[in-house]
Amino acid sequence: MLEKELDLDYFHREGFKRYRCKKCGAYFWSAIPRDTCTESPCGEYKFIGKKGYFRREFEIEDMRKEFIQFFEKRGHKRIRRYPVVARWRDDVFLVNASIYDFQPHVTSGLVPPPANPLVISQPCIRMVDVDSVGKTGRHLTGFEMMAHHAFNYPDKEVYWKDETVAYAIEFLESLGITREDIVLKEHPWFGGGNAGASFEVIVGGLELATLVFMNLRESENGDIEIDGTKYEEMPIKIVDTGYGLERFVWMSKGTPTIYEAIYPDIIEKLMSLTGVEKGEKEDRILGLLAFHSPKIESMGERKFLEFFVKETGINREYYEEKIVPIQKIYALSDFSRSLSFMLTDGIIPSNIQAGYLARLLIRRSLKILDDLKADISLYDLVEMHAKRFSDIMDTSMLPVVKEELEIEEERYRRTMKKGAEIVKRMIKKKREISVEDLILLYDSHGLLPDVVKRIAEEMGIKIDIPENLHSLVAKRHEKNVEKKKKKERKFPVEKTELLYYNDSYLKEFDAKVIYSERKELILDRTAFYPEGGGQPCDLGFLIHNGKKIPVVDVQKYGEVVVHRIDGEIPKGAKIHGVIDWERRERLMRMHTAEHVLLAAIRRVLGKHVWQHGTQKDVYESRFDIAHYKPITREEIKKIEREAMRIITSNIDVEAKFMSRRGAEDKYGFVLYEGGIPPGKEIRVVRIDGFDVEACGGTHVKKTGEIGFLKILRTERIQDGVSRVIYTAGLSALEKVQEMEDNALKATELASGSMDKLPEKIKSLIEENKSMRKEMEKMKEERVKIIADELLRNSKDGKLVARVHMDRGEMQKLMKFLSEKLEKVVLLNDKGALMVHSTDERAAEIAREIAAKAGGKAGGRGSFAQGKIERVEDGVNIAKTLTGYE
RNA sequence: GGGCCGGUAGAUCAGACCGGAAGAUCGCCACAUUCGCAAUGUGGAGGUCGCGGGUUCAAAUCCCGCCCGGUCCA
Repeated sequence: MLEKELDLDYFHREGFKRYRCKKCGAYFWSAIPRDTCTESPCGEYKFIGKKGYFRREFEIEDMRKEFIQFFEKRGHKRIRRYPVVARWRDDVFLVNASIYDFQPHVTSGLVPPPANPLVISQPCIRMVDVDSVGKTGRHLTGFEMMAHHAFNYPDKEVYWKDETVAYAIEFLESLGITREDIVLKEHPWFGGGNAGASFEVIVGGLELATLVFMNLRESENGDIEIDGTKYEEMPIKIVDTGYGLERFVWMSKGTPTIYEAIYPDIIEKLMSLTGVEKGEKEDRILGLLAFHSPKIESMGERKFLEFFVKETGINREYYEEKIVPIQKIYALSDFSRSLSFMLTDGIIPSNIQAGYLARLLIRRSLKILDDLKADISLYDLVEMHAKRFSDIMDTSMLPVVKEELEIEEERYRRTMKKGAEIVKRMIKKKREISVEDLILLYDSHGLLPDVVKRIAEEMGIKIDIPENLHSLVAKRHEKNVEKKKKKERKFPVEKTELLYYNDSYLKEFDAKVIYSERKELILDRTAFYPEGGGQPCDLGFLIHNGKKIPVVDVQKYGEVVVHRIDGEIPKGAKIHGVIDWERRERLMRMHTAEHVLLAAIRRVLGKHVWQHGTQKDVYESRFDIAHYKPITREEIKKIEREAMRIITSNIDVEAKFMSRRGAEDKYGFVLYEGGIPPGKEIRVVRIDGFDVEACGGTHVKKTGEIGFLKILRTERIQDGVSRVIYTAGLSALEKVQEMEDNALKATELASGSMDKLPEKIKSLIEENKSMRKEMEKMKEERVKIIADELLRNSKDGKLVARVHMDRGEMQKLMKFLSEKLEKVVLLNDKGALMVHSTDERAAEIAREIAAKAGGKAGGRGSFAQGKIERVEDGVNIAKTLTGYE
């Protein structure tokens, strides 16, 4: 497939020929004859220690500018970078590549791109490489993908393969790279439901860029098969390129690893703080490590290290002592940069979704800081990155980031401390730590195996950490991966005209029934709002032939609205619809109130707050937000005041349909706070100056109509997610009245005044407590008196007695008696049985009594209890058994 | 969204597997010792065993549901 696809006129014109790598077998194009594709491991990194490839050294900022300007000059429009958290997508958390910015709607053809062709430098986060960072010399969790994209439509072709390759070569040459050094390796590309042919652009052994020609999409009936999946051709052909910004910088400097090329300042700072030093010898080893590192994948880390030490003849201890700390510094400088992107883009560290990935990086970073004993906070590092890249990062977020990191560090310390105690207890108890224990400690308590090992060694216990521990952990998570799929239903009608969008105050309407089956009705037009966007559906009734038929549920499937009715109306009938206006009005106020609430919350808590989910209801609604700490009472009051300010300002609430492109360009991704609607056109609801959201709900015309907004309570539903329960309009008034009623009732009951109610209740509770204690004492007194009396009846240390008290008191009584007597049997009127016997045969005696008097009993040692049916018999049996009387 | 671990005195935890009278240590209070403090000794207070249901003669313990905290993974 590739041979035909990638045999370009450009190559023939420019003197490139196709060769096959004798090592890996891949086909590639080169201007000079070659045996191998040159890509590591088929070739080596020839640029390390050399600066000859580029005409000069580039810093990240220079390189980015160079790339963007190159393509701007060639007719590409420059696009601002997207956030690293993919707010516009619900299938992924983080942006992995520049093309993510345009999936799914631009790549599917639904929405036009922001420009065509375009150029961008998109920061990306790739967590898959997290374990390799620092060790291989070239892996990163955070990087910028410089890219130019062209979207070719059937009626409008921009450019395709020849031009893309020509641009690549021209750009490389503009940097001083000679044509003879460039290799274009053929490569089938697939991912994210798309596929196509691609070239990897290799210079000096390193892949600098990938040029993807995306023209296929996954399809069950597709006629092209790649790697077992069937694909079909798309109407759109997309040029998807990715130039690794950091790799270009690396090559321009020829440093042993990528890290010191891209953040020399941070690395220098960390080295001076920790006293870690690096000379020529270390540079040589790091270079060798980068060269051999592709083998890690096939060998596993432990084996690779053995191989590496043997191959290079270096001392293992020297490696641990000198090289490993350098690797840690590298990793830390990368993690902190990824964090600066993630946190300033508004990801809140938590245990869910993207927040968890941020926490993972934070914890790894903190651990390295501990290992290195570096006297610098993680925040300081993050701030250094953010300030250096202030042109593409939102430094106004830094105060929030600082607080988040402080909270996270505190949390990390707590986990470690608690974990250490668990490990110590475990060792004390079992004198060993098994592999299962290691998995448990990591999976349930967040303790990395080497942390456990360190603690255990301090206590003189040796532990073997199996290399496949991570896969064992993964195994525990394997089972039960079931995906819920939303039911899609199809109806034999096209669409329903949605009257509530034209006029959200429409209470009654006329319509025709165009579908009617099993109490499900579709009308040609409707004012009934179907359930959606966290807003419950409207209720009401349809009048047909003078009869009122209740509407009990309204759902939307695709473009049609289905009414479930309690009655029968035939297809073709003309009806008059009437909405339960009281309900709808409350819901409308509640919905607009929600937008006001979000605006107020963002003003009070900060712009990092992101909506996490909502559910409106008639009387009480809930609103979940991502926030890094619990909301305080003071903040609630502030939010309420702010919300009331927006309400009383009586601002227009505007709702209109816009093109997705236009709306995104104008308002940004805050639009998607409430979820990501499908389609080319989206409905934008705007409270001027306060809130803009893509929203399909019904809203009031002016904020003043909400009247009143009250937060009822807040909950922490998850780490990093708070739930605000609120109410609005008449429902709010009713709630407040209800609260007042309760307060009044309580005041009346406590017979005091309302403002002194808390004190009154406090004193009542204290009184109650002391009375309970008093009663306990009295009970004890009574038991003592009875005990004395009973003791007088005992014979030879034996006693059988029927008492009139409950189990609790009987136990107390028994406690007294058992100190003085050998054998005691107590029975109460309900048949509760208690036996004491100093010869440890209490259970036997109790069971025998129970067996003969109809009941069950048991116990251990000198005490047993049970229940019998015939109390009188029980007393007699006990007397015989114990020899009392 | 899912898996796992946990919730017992003010704090840290034992008891749970295997149901049978709610414990330890620290802290707190009082007294003794001391010029006073610290330290020590003696005594004491402090618990609806997260909540609700079930099984059982009997539940902190077993079962089910919920709430809260922690942690790992997508």
